[in-house]
Amino acid sequence: MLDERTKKILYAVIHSYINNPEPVGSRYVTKKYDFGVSSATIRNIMADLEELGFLTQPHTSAGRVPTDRGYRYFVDSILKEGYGHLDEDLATTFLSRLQNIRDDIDAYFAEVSALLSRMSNYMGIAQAPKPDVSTFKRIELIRYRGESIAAVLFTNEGLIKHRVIQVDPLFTQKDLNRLSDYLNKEYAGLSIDEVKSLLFKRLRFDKVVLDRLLDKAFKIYEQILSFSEGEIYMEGLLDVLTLPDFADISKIKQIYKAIKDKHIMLKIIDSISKTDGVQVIIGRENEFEELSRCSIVASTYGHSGKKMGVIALIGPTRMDYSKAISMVDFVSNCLTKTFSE
Amino acid sequence: MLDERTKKILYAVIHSYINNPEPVGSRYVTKKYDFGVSSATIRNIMADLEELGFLTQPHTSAGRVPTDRGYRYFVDSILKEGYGHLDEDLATTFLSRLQNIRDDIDAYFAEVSALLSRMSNYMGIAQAPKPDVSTFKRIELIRYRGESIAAVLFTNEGLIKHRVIQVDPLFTQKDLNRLSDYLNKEYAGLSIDEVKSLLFKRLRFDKVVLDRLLDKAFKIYEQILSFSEGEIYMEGLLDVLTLPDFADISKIKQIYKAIKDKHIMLKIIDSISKTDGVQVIIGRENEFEELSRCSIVASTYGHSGKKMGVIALIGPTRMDYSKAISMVDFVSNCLTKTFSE
DNA sequence: TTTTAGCACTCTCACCTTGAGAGTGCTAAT
DNA sequence: ATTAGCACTCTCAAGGTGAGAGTGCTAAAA
Repeated sequence: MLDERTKKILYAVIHSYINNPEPVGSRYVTKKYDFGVSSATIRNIMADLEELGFLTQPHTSAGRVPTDRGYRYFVDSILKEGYGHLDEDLATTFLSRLQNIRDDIDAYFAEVSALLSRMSNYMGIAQAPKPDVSTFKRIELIRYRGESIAAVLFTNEGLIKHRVIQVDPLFTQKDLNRLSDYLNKEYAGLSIDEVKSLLFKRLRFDKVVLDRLLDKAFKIYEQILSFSEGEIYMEGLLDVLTLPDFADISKIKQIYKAIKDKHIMLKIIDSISKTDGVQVIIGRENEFEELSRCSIVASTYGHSGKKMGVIALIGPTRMDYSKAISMVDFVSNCLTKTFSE
Repeated sequence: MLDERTKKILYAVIHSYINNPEPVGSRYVTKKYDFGVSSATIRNIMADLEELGFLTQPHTSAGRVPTDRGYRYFVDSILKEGYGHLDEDLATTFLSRLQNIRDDIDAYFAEVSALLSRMSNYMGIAQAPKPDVSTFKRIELIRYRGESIAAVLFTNEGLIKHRVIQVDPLFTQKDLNRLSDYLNKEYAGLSIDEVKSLLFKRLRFDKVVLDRLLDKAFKIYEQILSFSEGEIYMEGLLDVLTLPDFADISKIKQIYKAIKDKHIMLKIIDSISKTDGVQVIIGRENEFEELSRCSIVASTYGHSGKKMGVIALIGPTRMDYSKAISMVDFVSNCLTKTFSE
């Protein structure tokens, strides 16, 4: 749709703007990128690109700046024509930093997000495996004071989740042991989703096992097994916030608010987890006005079609997409491998 | 040391500046606060206050602004002459919002920090009870994959802590059960500090109980029982950051960095927990340059001389100290009561 | 001795003007 | 299709100006 030279010029403008967030002028392009034509020609082509919506001018007689649409065209070409592997050094650092904490999921994903951030200078986000697609290992139920018990859930992936649940004060520790033993013996090895759906079907017929506890068992099991999303770890907000792209306070405030808003983050992550592979959401392509000046490069990870979680980078629309995409792709593959054992 | 009228004028300037962060002029004081003297007199007294280091001028011929020392004088008088109770409405809101989550420590302290912040519009900080002064209830040890086990620690206060520990792969679940049974039976009800010191003394003599496990038991127990500080919950950073006091980005960045720095926060909290009662740290009185424009109103909570944790408000030095002090005092008393059962 | 009126002085801030610099669009020539 | 040339536009930093706010000092009044 765009002829080769026009494309090249678009990419040159984007390249320049990514490295240095100042409007790019025709003379600059002529000098820095060797197209073998004069600035006047470049000028005409840039005018064409503006007409097509790929570039825009902040004001008459400033240089040009890529639009969301411009970035989109660029990113699509990266995604279609393939992108390079992540820098060897970065890849090695990444792997070595994670070697020793494989078994502590909290530490592991905190580190993944920190590494994503540090390696890219954007904000790194890593979602721990979603509990409901994880594999049930066992639960422990422990009587606490008065009406509450503590439930601790373990999964094969290494997730450990505890929560406090209100129960009938007449439940004894023995009762609780029966509840947990039943689950631990009969359901270990299934995904938590499967446990849930099977459990509530079977309980009716297994009445004998739990007899008088049955009614209350329903409630307790339900609470223990209901988890919404995997824990989300973020790192590097400050790096993004202090970029020149967000130089004024109102913008900083806006973005900070959106990022801290669990609701918004969950919605974004949820929409990402609907699709496989690396995804790029540029500027206003996402539904939240507050993040209209940000781009998100994200991917799910997980084995054999079972999406376990999401990792992402958030930066300004003026992002080094090529590097970000390679990085997200690499990290997502690592996680997938790691959690397929 | 200051005569009554001079004091009143100092307080008037502080009062005005707290409500509106603009240098306070003599004419303004004359008009808004009725001292029955002319602006010239006020002017002279303000000049005296400046000489004494309680006020300062941003530049010749601007009004005056309180110095850290001015605030200190003001705060000391509040602390000495007593301060009012927290606003009835706020107190009721506070108590009612916490009623239903008493049993879930995480949720509880997250809510405490959120309430502190929302009620004051400053940053609220709440530290959950320190594990080492909490009362040991029980542990569970669970074999995980390969060389790691999960340890879950429960305290009477409602703390639940889990961690993953590397152990000799030859340890069976039965071995682990013996380790946990021993602890659960012999040490329940003691503080974790006591458990630690007793345990390592006694283990030598109780050899029989753990026999061949002894060596490794040492290591495992040590890891399970070693916790540094209580979890710290913070809320409302944005409220503080968007105050006019920190209007430029470099200040925002500085403060953000300091607040997010676990190291700094721990050091501050640690120094607070050395003293009883409400403490106020004003501006440069704290050791961190980054927080030199902030004040901290803090208190420990806990029963009978055993300090369990710290709560605090962080705001600009231009803080409503009176309100902040009442609030921190109130909340600290609530927590103390709650955790004395 | 304390307080006050009056006034000269200082400093900031918002507003304006101005000129340099960067970049464009258009036109006519190549 | 490309280019040189030029008029035009817009921003931005620098310098100048005057209103406004507030002070310090002095001399007189209480």
